Amino acid sequence: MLNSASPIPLYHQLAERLFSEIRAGRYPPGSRLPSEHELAETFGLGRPTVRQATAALIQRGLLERRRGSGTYVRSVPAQVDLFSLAGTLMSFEAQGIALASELDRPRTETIDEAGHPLQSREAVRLTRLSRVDGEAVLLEEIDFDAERFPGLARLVRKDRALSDIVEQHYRMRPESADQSFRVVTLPRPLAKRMGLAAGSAILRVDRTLHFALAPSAAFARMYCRTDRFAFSQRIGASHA
Amino acid sequence: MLNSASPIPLYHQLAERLFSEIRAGRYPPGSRLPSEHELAETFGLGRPTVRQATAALIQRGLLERRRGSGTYVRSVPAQVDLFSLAGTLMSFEAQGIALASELDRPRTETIDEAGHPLQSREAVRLTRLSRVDGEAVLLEEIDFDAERFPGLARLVRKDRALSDIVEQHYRMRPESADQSFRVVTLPRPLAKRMGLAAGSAILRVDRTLHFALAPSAAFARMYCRTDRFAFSQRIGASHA
DNA sequence: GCAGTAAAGTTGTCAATACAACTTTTCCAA
DNA sequence: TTGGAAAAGTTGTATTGACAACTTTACTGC
Repeated sequence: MLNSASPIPLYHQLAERLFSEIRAGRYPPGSRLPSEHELAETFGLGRPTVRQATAALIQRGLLERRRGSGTYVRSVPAQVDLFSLAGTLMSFEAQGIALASELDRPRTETIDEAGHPLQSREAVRLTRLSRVDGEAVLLEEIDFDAERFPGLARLVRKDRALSDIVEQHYRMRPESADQSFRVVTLPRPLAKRMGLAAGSAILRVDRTLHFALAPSAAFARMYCRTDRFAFSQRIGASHA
Repeated sequence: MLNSASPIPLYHQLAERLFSEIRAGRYPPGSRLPSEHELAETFGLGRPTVRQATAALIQRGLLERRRGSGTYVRSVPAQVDLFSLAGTLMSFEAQGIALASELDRPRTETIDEAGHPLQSREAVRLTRLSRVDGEAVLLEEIDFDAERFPGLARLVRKDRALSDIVEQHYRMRPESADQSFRVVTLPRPLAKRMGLAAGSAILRVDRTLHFALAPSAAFARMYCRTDRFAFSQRIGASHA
């Protein structure tokens, strides 16, 4: 069940296993996990290793420890950490939510929009609509500086994280981002696309991404339905 | 130097000590800390305890570990005030414009709200309404665990930052927070208070504050008008 | 039946140790 | 002088053991 010869640490293997068991409903929300001692016994591990595993899931907001009582599956609805620069697919994956995305064919065009960081530059525009259980929850329009990301249009795949492509193909990682939050009424064509009534209020997040040698090289506009999921963010006391 | 008889855990004492030494400049940004073995020796602790201490500071973004090399001080970013939305989100238009705030008299009550981290506990509730140019743009309800912050109700002043009170009187600092964003229709009494039509769509940010030895000890619910002021923030890449 | 107490169970903290994996330094040989 | 290998140093992972602090359960005496 756990492979101690694997290069993947045991605590990580255990965390993944517990995660999938929680997702599978073996430990429903609010229920208590087996005690640390018991888990250690079951998997042939030491208690510190078990604690390291559960600590990772606590960090992800899935578990909660109560001293003297036990370790419990949190019953609060999933918080998708969408606003922390971790990547859209990743943040849903971390909560065990199956995301079905459709990606429009990338278009290359010259940006002509006031306030856009790529104003009057060539950009590759990706539009991605993501659904959970068939219901549209997120529409993203992402513009990449065409000069900084040559050939991007041919690289994108429906189920490949954009952050992966940027990381592996261009060797670039966003270092920071500016983002702003606004409640807007959804433009008619987008409302139709998302299957919402025209004029629905929705959360729009505009994010400008900064890379090491290329500040403001990408811009993302995200329309988020917040009635279905709580989109969240983890912030530290000290921040960039 | 470290007191093992104290109810405060040794790892926390060490973390605080390292934190103040870093802040005092003993370990400047980019410099290497003494090795874990060395720290353990110096303070008469085991290495796991030392690691627990540095782990807390890594969590806070102050340190960084490099395998095989050492533990290093990160160039420390600016501190943000997690107690107010203005401390973490800044308005483009309102930058440089004074926010006029009015603070209600604190009330102590038992929380009975699903999903609230202080559920069924006693809490001190502060309500703060902020205006720009006489127009209400932000309504904040901040709940503190009454047990963790005894006497808080008598300490709050309009012109004194909550972070100062908590820091100086309770010796606590929020280490991190997570917050979720939702578009909601404003409850009638609050709509009236903010001078908006009942049923207006507004951005609601729910933030849970985490302290070193008291996770989720405070909760803030913030209602933001984003029609006239776009709330924006700068975020850094996560240092996981 | 009930309250109070004891016992058992569970997480929190900490020590000491060991080996693995990686980085940096040192040193030797070409 | 330089390249490469060895050695030393450092963090990563993991075990075992122990006690403290807290919660829940069980039991006992009334």
